[in-house]
Amino acid sequence: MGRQIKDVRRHGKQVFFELDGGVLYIHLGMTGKLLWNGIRTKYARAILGLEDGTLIYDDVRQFGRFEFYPELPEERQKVGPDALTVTFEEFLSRLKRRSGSIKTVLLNQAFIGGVGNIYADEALFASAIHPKARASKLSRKRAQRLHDQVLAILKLAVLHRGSSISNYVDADGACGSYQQQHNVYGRAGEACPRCGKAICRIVLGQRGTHYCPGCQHV
DNA sequence: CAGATCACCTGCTTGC
DNA sequence: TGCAAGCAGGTGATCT
Repeated sequence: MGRQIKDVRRHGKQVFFELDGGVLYIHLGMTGKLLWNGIRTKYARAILGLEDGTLIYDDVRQFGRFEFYPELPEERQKVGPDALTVTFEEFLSRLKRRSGSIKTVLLNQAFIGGVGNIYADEALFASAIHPKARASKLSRKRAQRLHDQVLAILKLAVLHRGSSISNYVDADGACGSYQQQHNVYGRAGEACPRCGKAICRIVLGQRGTHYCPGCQHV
C-alpha cells in the first residue's frame, strides 16, 4: 500500500523487489509465472496493483513463493554465487568441496544459484560429463568446460526466453523457445546428436536425468 | 554428514 | 469412456 519499488534484483532463481520498508521475495518454483497486465486465471495467487499496470503472480502447483518481509530472513539468502557471474576459480574450489554426483551438486542452490534440472542435464551433455561423475574428482580441464557450458547454455536459454515444456510464459505471456534446442532433456530413447547412441533417462537425486551413455563420461 | 525418501500441489499423459 | 498410475521447470524436512 503506497510503497515504492526502489530496485529489482535477481540472484539465482530468486527475485527481490526492494521496497521502501521491506522486500518482496519471489521464487517461481516449477509452475510460477509473473504476468504483466496479463490474464487473471484461477491460479492467480497474488495481484499487485502498480501505478502503470498490474503484476499477477500465477502458479498452478503452488511450489513457488511470493512473500513480503520487512526484513529478509536468513533462510531466504542461503544461496551460493549466481551461476552467470561465478568465476571459474570460485566454481572449481566449490566443486572440490562437494562429494556428491555432479548432477546433484549442480542442482544444489547452495553450491551455485540458478541451475535447474533442464540446464543441469544440458550443460553436462554439452561438456560430455556423465551426471554420476563425482563432483570433487572432475579434472580442472573438465570443470572448465562445464563452467563454460553452464554459462553458455543459461545465456542462450535466456536469449530464447526460457524453455516452455508445458505452460511457462514470460511476463508478456510469451512462450520460451529454448526447448527446441534441448539435446537430451525430454529426449529419452532418441539418438544422441553427437554420437548416435540412444539417450538414457535415469533418476538421480529424485530428479529425472537425461544423458548420452555413449559420449558422457564419468 | 551425505544420500535417500517423503511431502508439498495440480494437471496432463499414458496405459489398461 | 473411465480410472489409476506416472510424470512434471523445485525446494525442504526428516529419516538412515
